[in-house]
Amino acid sequence: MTARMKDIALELGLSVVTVSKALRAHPDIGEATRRRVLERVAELGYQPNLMARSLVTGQTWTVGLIVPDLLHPFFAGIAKAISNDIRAHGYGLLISSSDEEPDAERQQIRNLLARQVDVIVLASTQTTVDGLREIERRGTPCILLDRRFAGAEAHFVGNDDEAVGALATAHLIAQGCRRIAHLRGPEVSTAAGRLSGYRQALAQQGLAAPELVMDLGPSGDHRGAEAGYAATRRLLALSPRPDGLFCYNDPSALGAMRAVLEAGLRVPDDIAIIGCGNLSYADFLRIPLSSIDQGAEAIGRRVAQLATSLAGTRNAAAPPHVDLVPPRLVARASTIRFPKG
Amino acid sequence: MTARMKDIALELGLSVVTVSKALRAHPDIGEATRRRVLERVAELGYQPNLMARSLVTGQTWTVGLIVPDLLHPFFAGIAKAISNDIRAHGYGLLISSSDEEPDAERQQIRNLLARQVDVIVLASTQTTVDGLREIERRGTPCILLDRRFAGAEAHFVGNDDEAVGALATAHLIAQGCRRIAHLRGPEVSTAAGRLSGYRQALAQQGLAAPELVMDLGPSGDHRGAEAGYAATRRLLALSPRPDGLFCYNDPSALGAMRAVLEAGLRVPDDIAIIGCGNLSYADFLRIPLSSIDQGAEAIGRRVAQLATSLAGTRNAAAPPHVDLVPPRLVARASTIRFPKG
DNA sequence: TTGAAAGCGGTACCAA
DNA sequence: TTGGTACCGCTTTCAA
Repeated sequence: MTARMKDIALELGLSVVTVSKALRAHPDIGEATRRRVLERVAELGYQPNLMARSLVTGQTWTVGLIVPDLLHPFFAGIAKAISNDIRAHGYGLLISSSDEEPDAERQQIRNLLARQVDVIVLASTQTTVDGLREIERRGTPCILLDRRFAGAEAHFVGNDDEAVGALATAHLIAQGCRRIAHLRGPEVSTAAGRLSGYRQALAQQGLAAPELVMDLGPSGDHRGAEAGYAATRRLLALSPRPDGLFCYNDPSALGAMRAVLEAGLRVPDDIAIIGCGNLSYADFLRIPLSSIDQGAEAIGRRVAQLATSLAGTRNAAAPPHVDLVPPRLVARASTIRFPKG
Repeated sequence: MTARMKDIALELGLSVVTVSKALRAHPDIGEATRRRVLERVAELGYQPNLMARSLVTGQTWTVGLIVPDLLHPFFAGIAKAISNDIRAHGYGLLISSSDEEPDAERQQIRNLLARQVDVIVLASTQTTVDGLREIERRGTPCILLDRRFAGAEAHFVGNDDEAVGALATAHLIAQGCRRIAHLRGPEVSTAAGRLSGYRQALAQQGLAAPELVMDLGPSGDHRGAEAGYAATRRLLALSPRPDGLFCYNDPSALGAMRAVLEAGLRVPDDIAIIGCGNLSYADFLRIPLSSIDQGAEAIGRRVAQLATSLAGTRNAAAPPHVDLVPPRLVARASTIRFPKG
């Protein structure tokens, strides 16, 4: 059926070993022999069976990636960047979407391990670090992505979420907001970090107002807009009402904006709104949405770099590499109260 | 290091073969023996090395997917659906993004073949069918996704693009448009199909106007908004100007909308605009954008089903399975000229 | 019902 | 520089 090394070796009157070495540019093969081999290989379009190679070398040249939602632009962007960058080093990417379900995630981890991936990159939906036991026991290097675990000594690449919260909040303060509310996200490290950054920025200016933190509930990004809408209606019922709003993510910010406009208030004059994620079409919205760009591509690139450097390693107790990609403010009409000029 | 079958067999005083059979619920293993094996396996958290298994069985339980852009919501949605559905059958998904570059795509095809994937799912960027030769020669089943090749006898899952074009155009006609323009996409089958559907719908009503077809250029989705903006400015210079506009995709429709509004015209009253793709936040735009929903999830599910059914097959000359997912009109403010009631 | 032997398609080691 | 042999971890075949 498909040609194997044995066939090529037979044709050329060589041994399998020689062909194998020639293919991998092994130094101790004669120039003439190598030429002959390479030529025949090219003619046949022969490619070595990577499964067989992996079985003996123990390396599969495959990175496993698990994200909560592949359709989410943040994770899709990361996946794309990882895929592109690791391919240049010969690695492939095995992807799965956990749908925010811890059990599904654990099962997928097991599957990736059974497939002998060289590294696992995980944006975890778990609440505890237990799900990582299996990976650790196996000695497979693991990179935590976007979401961290308190006290877990693992490699991490993601945003500095405190910086995200502080950046957004400081921007609102600079725009003259004094009662700044926050729609906080679900129980993952990103939400906690952003909340903490928000609090710090407020505290620094003596503007803290604990009653202005509203919980979006467990909806995450799925029904983010609805959750943002509902939470914002609750906020608008307060008196005095907030004049600035930092939302956990962009979908919730869109919901918030709808609630504010429906209430007959103006954005940003009455309430300035900023989200997080910098969704692609933010410029084309009714009111262009200010947002914090998380730098998905940069995160992906750094994951790729770390992954390829870790790939050979096994159980090597390298000190955890923590890579915090700085967030970037993208100010648009939804927060700009004092147009320049 | 990691436990192997041999270790378990030794511990239990059995042979490797017995353990292997017990694990796969082979009928000729005694109940007691199977219990013992399964118990020990559970204790150890043992998982068979899938590489080794694949090497002998010839099946890798892996589907390879190549898309032009993983960040594009259409492809991300498809990838997510495929991943979820095939996982239920024990398959994994190896993904790569070709970045619309035919050479990169060909290289990725070779890589997937070297990795012995059971099926290849390909949204091709190639203009000719030559790039598929390699796959065919190998006997690996291949499913074309979204983009077809004229005269290629391959499995295909995607939209009925003529229906897409006809649906959008008929909608504009129903809204009272009489001079309907089209921003046509790059040289792939989807653009050709949509153009053809557009023409048919117009011809049926005697509304054909060849001068109203503008080319977006090779930009595809990347710089779609800019291309849509530029093409629409050219359209607006015509006289009489168009009163309806069907755009190849949503980004170009957003660019078009900007151009129309900047020219001081109203949407939809002066010009109704419809796109294709039904991007997530279409409801939150300045003017909510009408669009054709392509049913990415449905496409993904059907690909998954076909892929798993094809996975065992090799070179089986099954008649090509062509699965056209019907598009769905999502009418919003950008085209609705006669509000009901 | 169980297991010894052979082999999947390669690579590593060492002798020729 | 070349190649024989063993082996990676598992499944298949067939005899016990």
